[in-house]
Amino acid sequence: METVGTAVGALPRPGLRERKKQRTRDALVRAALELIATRGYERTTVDDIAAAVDVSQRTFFRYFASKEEVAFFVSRLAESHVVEAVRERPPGEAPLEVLRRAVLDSWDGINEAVEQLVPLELHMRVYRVIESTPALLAAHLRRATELEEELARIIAEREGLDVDADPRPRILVAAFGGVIRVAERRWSAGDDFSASAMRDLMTTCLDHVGPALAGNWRTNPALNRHNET
Amino acid sequence: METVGTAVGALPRPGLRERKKQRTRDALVRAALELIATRGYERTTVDDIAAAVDVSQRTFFRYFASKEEVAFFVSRLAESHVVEAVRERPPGEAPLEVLRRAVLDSWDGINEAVEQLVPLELHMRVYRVIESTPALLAAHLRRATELEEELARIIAEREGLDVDADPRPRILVAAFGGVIRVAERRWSAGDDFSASAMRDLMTTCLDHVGPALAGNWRTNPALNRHNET
DNA sequence: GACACTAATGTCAGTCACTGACAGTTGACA
DNA sequence: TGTCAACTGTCAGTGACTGACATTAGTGTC
Repeated sequence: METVGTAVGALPRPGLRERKKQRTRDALVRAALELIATRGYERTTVDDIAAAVDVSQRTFFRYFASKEEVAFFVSRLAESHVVEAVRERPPGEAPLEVLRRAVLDSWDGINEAVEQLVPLELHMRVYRVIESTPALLAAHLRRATELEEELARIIAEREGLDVDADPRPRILVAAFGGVIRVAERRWSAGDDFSASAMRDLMTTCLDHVGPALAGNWRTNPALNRHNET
Repeated sequence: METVGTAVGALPRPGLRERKKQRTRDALVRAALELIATRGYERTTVDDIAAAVDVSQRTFFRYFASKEEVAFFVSRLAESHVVEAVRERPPGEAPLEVLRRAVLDSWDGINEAVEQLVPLELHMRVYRVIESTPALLAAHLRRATELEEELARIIAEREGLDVDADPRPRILVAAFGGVIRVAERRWSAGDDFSASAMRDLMTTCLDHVGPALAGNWRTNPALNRHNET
C-alpha cells in the first residue's frame, strides 16, 4: 500500500519545504520571545523580529496573524495539554475535582513540553511581560475565557447537561479560571519561578475558594481542612 | 450671597470653555456609540467619529486615549457606582454578601445614571458589539480585572487583611467576577434587555456558585433554596 | 473694550500593525 | 528537465496613534 518515493503517510518525513517552514516558524518564535522578554512588547516591532530571522515583515504575518499571536505561542501549547487532561479524566469524578486534577496532574508534562520548544526561563520572562503589558494582558484574558468556554462544554458533556441551559458548567469554570489567574499572578510576582512553586500556589489557592466564598472570614480565619472527596 | 456674572463657587457654572469641552466630549461619546452599535467596531474609524462631530481626528485623541476608551465610557460610569456601593456597605457584613448586595442594590441607580448619558437601549447594543468583537472583549476583560483588583483591596481593608499576603480577597473577587461575567453573557445573548432581567440573572448565577463548586452535581441537581440573609 | 495669557484645536508629518496585489523564487513531482 | 504550486519579497495603502508647531478662542486684567 505504501509507495516509497512519495509521501503517502503523514509521518515518515515532512519534506524539505515543510521542514523549512517549521524552522522558520521556530526561529520566529524564539527571536520574538527573546526580543519581547528583553526589550518589552511595545519596544519590539514586527520588523525587528523579521529582521532577526532575516525574512520580510510580510512573511512574519504569513506565519502569525498578529504580533500578539507569537507572544502566546507557548501558552497555546500549555492550554492544549490542559484540555487534553480534562478530557481524559475518569467519568463520575466531581466537576471541580476534574479541573483541579487535570491541571495539577498534567503540570509536569506541560512544563516538559514547553522546555522542548524554548527554555522555561525564557517563557517565564515573557509571562511577566504579558502580565505587565496592558495589550497583552487583555489578549491573555480573552484567550483564557475562550479556554474556559471549551472546558465548560466538556464538563457539561460529562455531566450530560446543556451548556446554554444550565449555568453551572460556565459558573464553575469561571470561578475556577479566576482562581487560577490569581495563582498565576502570585507566581509571576514572586521570585520562585519553578514549576513546583506554581503547582503549590495553585493548590493553595484552590483550597481557599470554598472558605473565601463562605460566610464570615473572622469566624474561620485560617484554612483547617484541605481534602474532601 | 451669589454673584451673577462671575463663577465664584466651583459648582454654579463651569465657564464657557469647560461647557464647550463637556459638549464636545458628550457628542463624541454619543456619535461613537451610535456608529459602533450600527456598523460595528472595526468598521467604525476614528475619522468617522471625529467627522460626525466635526472635529479633527487629533482632537478625538485629546479626549480619549484610544478608540477603545470611548466604547467603554458607559461601563466606566457603571463601575464607579459599584465601587462606591461596595465602599458603603456596613462593616461586619460577610465579604461575598458585600459584593452581592453592592451590585444588586445599586443596580437600579446605575441604570438611571447611564440613561442620563445615553439611551439604555444604545448601551445594550454597544455591549453586544463588545461581547462579539475580540479586541473589545479583550479590553473588557482587562478592565474587569482592574476593577476586581480595586474591589479586592477594599474587601481586604474591611477585613483588616493584607491583599498581597492573604489570597482570599483576590480569590473571592475573581470567583465573583467570573460569575458576574457569566451573567452578563447570558444577558446579552438573550432577548430581554431590561435592567431587571439582568438583576435576576445575576441573582440566579450567584445562587449557583456554591452548588457548582460543591462535590457531585448529580446528588444535588437542582437549586432549592434561594434567599438567605 | 483692547491686551496679554493660556487652553483647545487644526494641520502635518511620521511610526507601526496589518493587508491586498503582483512578481520572483524554489521545492515537489511527473 | 520542465511544469505546477507553494513560499517569499516588494510595494502601496489603510487605520490607529503621537509629536511638533501654528492658529484660534475663552479668561482675567487694566
